[in-house]
Amino acid sequence: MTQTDRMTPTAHFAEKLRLAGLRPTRQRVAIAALLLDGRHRHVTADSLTEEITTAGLHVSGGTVYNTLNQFTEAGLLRRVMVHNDYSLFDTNTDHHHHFYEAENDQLVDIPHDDVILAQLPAAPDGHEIKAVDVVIHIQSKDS
Amino acid sequence: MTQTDRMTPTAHFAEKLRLAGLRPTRQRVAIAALLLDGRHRHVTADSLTEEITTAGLHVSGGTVYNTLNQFTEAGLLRRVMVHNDYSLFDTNTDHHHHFYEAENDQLVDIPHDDVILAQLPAAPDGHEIKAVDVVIHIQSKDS
DNA sequence: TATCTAGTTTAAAATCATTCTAAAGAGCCT
DNA sequence: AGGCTCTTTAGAATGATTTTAAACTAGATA
Repeated sequence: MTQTDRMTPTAHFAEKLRLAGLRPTRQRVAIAALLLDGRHRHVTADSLTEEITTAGLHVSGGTVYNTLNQFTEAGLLRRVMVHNDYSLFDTNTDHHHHFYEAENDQLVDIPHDDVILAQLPAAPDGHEIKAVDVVIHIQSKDS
Repeated sequence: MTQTDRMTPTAHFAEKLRLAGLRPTRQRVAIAALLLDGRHRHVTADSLTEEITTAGLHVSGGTVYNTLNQFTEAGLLRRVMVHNDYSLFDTNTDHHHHFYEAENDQLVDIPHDDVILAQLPAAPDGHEIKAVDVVIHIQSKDS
């Protein structure tokens, strides 16, 4: 029964962080304001740092990485695994899948219902399924 | 209509490499003999280097990486994307999916028919689907 | 409000997988 | 064998990410 609706933007994100078990520091609130506003997009440590700079702020490199990891751990972001050149984070934590075009390192969301998994295997003994990631690799037709 | 069956092991793998468009050098043949013998498993640059050493051979680090990339490019191996700490290669290039347990960085094959994708989205305009990767993240029940 | 403490941030150094480099070596065609 | 191109090599370089140790701050307490 929280009502972050009537709060100032800062208080709103601070509350969101508290609920996630993260102390709302200046840096984390700033990053939350950029990433957790409901828009769905994909960021990297690098692109996020750029955004922060553009916003006239400064957060050290280490903290950008720490924060992305903490947000992911807390379920506020989702790490997307498509290559291993650098980490990609998705601000959409709902269950959904991705198109990935290696040629341009382009990641595109697939609408929720467009993938239907009719049958899944049972998890190995003593284990349970935590998440199912589907990545559809695509390429331009002419290449 | 090649018959690599009646050849010496070395000639067999050399031929396999030639067919893949790769000059069969000593190093590539050695690695092919280790990885392309039909057994299904997952290797890293590191684990492969260990195997090579255990076999009493030596291949430089750069060449191990180059060879893994070339084999992958040639379709002799498959790169599996489950985390971005280091690259994993699958000696099974047939279409199949994986369980991944982050806790122990453990990757397990899922039998071919245990995943059924009932519906896939159309690829974006001008693109075609190259591959579909399903990774099911699992964790031990007690954690 | 002053104080305390654990948790955080910082810049810089360290790490580590992977790629690059330039020189030496090896397939393979003639 | 000669030669041309592709490969391999050891070592340096790269680049994302993590670690470090010291300075700082959120939040609780007095």
